[in-house]
Amino acid sequence: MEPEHKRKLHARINGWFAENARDLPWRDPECSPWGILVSEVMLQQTPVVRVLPVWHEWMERWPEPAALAAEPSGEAVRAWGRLGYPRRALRLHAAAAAITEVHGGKVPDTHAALLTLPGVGDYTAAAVASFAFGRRETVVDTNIRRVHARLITGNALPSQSLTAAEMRLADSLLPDADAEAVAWNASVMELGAMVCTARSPRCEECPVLSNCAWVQAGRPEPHYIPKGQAWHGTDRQVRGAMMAVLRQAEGPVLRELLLTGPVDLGAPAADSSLSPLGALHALSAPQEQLERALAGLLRDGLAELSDAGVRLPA
DNA sequence: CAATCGTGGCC
DNA sequence: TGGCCAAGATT
Repeated sequence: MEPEHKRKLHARINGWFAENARDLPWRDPECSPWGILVSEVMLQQTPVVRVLPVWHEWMERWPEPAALAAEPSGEAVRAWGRLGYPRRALRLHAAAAAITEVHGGKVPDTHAALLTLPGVGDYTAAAVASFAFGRRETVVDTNIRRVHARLITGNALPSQSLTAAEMRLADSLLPDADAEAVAWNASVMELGAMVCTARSPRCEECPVLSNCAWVQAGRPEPHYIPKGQAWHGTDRQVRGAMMAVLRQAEGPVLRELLLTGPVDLGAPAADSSLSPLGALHALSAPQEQLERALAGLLRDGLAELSDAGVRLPA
């Protein structure tokens, strides 16, 4: 791409960001690298509005990695609440331990070192290196991929999996200077999240509408049909319901209580479908599926067996 | 590369 | 109402 065109895109998108960016706490210049790392992990597949309250709780309770590492991993899982994908909490706890033991309590400041932390992949390593340490990193998330697909490539959606071509494109668009690159990363991501959205993009608000290859091509349909994520009747649904029971429980939960279908235990109130246990039983999952779900939780370290039953890791 | 892994709001 | 989707990582 011509340097002049590239420069124009930078100016327009960064200018839009300066006027329209959300005021998110992890964008505060005072936010610590730890706060930024926690936000990035929480934001993996979870919307900002749901992350906000939990992130504040975590920062107050565990202002630095060592504080989290000093507690059982089950506390991280419980404090994760309903953000989803609870093994992220487990990995964040493990990352805090590694930071404490291997990195002197400080979040590492290079992409390579960050990549060695549990739960930190290429995106998160680049995002933390860029946003927390001001490095020039090629940050590529689902928002940025979608903006590039439309603005440059002219497709409605990015390819189904991250390709080498996409990385090269992102590399070629990244400004040369560190600070410019950091601003560009944040700006394109925000544009994708707020304007160039997956469904019904708000093109009338787009600062680069006149440059958009997808719009100029007449907004062609996607080249493929995204496959939905099955939920009802799946192991994931059962795991989720089971985790809700364990999070809410004070201590161990009787194994039979988790694995048994609806049954009159003489305490009908406790089995209300409004309680986590009631919700689990209301699924009426086959015995085999319940056992498979529990085995999965134990294998993943999200739960453990004690004399008294099943509980979060202590 | 494709499957797996939560949760809830929105259209 | 129900499918779609969200700042991915791991196997």
